[in-house]
Amino acid sequence: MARPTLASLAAELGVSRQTISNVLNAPARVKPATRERVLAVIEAAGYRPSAAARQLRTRRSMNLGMRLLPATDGINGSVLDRFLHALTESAQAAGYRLTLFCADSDDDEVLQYEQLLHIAGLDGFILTSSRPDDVRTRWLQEHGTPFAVFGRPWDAGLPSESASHAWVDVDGAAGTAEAVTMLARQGHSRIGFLGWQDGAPVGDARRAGWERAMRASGLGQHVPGLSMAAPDTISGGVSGGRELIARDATAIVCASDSLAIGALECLRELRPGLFAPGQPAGPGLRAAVVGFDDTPVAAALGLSSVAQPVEDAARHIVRLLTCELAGNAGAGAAPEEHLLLAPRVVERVPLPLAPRG
Amino acid sequence: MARPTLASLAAELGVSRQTISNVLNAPARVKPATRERVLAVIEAAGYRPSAAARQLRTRRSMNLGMRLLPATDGINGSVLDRFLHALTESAQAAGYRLTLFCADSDDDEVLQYEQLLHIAGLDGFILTSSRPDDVRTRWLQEHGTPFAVFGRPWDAGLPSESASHAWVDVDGAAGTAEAVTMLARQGHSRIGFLGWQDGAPVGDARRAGWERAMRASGLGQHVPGLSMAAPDTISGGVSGGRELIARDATAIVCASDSLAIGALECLRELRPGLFAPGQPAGPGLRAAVVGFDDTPVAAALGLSSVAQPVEDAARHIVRLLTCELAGNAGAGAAPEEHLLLAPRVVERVPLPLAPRG
DNA sequence: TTGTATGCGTTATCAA
DNA sequence: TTGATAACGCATACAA
Repeated sequence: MARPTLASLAAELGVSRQTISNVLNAPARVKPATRERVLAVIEAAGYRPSAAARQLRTRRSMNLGMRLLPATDGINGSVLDRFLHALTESAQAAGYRLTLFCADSDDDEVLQYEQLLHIAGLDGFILTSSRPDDVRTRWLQEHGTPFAVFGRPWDAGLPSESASHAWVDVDGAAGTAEAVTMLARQGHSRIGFLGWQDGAPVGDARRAGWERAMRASGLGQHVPGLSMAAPDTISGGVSGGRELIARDATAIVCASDSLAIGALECLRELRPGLFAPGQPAGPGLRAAVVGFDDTPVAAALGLSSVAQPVEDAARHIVRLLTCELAGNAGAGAAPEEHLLLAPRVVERVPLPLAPRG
Repeated sequence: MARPTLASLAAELGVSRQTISNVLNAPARVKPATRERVLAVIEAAGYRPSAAARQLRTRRSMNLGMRLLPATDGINGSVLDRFLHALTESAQAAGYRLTLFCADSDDDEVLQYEQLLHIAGLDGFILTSSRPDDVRTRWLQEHGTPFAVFGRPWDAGLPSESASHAWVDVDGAAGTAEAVTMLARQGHSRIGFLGWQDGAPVGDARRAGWERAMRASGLGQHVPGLSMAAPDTISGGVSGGRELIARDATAIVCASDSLAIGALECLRELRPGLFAPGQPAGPGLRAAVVGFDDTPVAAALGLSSVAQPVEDAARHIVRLLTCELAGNAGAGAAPEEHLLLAPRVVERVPLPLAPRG
């Protein structure tokens, strides 16, 4: 019992291969009666069209590619997990498969594009970030290869709206701004920001959101003194947090959960009164830390955090890319869409622990 | 400038397509002089053989499949990241590509196998776990589909050595045993174990390793009272740790980093003297917690942890699977290999924090 | 509405 | 050592 093919089914049914092909690819062109008959046999025989043969003819592999970056040291690996899963799921639902590959550098990534394009015939690529003056996006554009990026194209520190490619991103500034608004509503006024040292645009945006919301809440006078930067680690959070607390911050918005975990630890120790659950130190005031990325660790520790809608982002990326792929076959002029998604603050009560000595 | 094909190169060179094909697939069968000439043109033209056409002819896609499980709530997602990256890298080095897919259940996974096998012609699959009486491994075996599993086949709680398929696993018991040995060497005698509640074989093995090493270290008398189980969360670790400390445990070996983080928190609070860095409470004794999986959080907190060699595991899995694939073409009787890798304990000094109130 | 002929790019078989 | 021929399974253009 070899696998059924168009030819074997045609022989069994007494019709031509073409008719069966039409049943699958252009059902309208075949008479309902025969269509039913053909479908029944397809079902019974468990027939599946061969992707290889189809690809050879149509020059489309129904296959998308994505580079898997090496696992970072950070806590934020779970965000990639969620993104990848949603991506796979969306692609699958759209009839595409997802192929993973590794690369040592951006230049190597371009080499992989070229190989995967020629050899495996991938239809398009998904990038998980883009840098200013990115060799990869330029290569893809020059070669007319469809792709979509998770992350804005940053141009000299500012998001360049003139990007001529599809992208989806999360509005980090809106996230930190919402965190500030929330804290201000709770009565906090000395709300600090703890960010990264490098001048990466993503970090800058998160800081900008904090500053914007501080001013909008009438707390602009605190902006100059309450912004700190530290290495993106827990101990970085400890030292940065200590400094902010020394400047009388009662709440801290952080650029990452790693920093936030460290800062939370500091507040617990240096301001036990402010921290104790159920015992607000001032009128309704309770010390608070907000992280970024809503990692499982944050959830486990009861740390509030800005949650990125990565699943939505993945879905939109697949949609943009598949639309472009479908469009290319037709008009060839797909509008390069882009989308900025809003994160939301997940508010949590810190894990109750035994009272401290 | 359309992409070069065997035909176009043949025309350019004045030789037959077959000769070029031989240069690539059976270099020995072609005269060195022409081989050089052909290779030069292949290089210059940037020719790449089409995987689709090749697959159509050879019935091999050079493509492996793996189900991506939904991101778990746990902290241990980063282990999957590392595994996946190493897997992709190894497969790539062996000339294979890796295709990801999602499934709602094990039954659905089997359905995906069937589809991917027929449609995309995947050559084999990688499974990241197997359960007792697993529908997936049974289906794959019945259909003669090559596959390899990360994780022993567990049979009624015991690893069944009679498994008739390739697998690679990490010896969890050896990991917890090594942790106990290390703690005993440091002077600890009341070493507790904090594991999971469900009777999953993986957790049982970790507990068994602890018990074995306790007895081997002459600490068997402590075994009955110092084994606890809790939900696999940080707060589970807090409550489990509290209980063990109440029973005078000075060190705790945990089945996961989540539990260990909670237990560490307890020790810090309830036994500050035992814990304080540089101030051993007894003769060289200092309270200690050992986690499992060596997640980034453990590294960040300075938590000792049992590290699984997931990169090695991934490499071996790819090796086993590709050997089976290569062998199938030949003898068809690949020996079902299996491999048990040893983890190692990463010893760390807890993150120094400001002294507690 | 259905059938026929052709080609996608490669490798296997066999003959020269 | 090389070349001609025939598939692999499908979809497209066109004829019936």
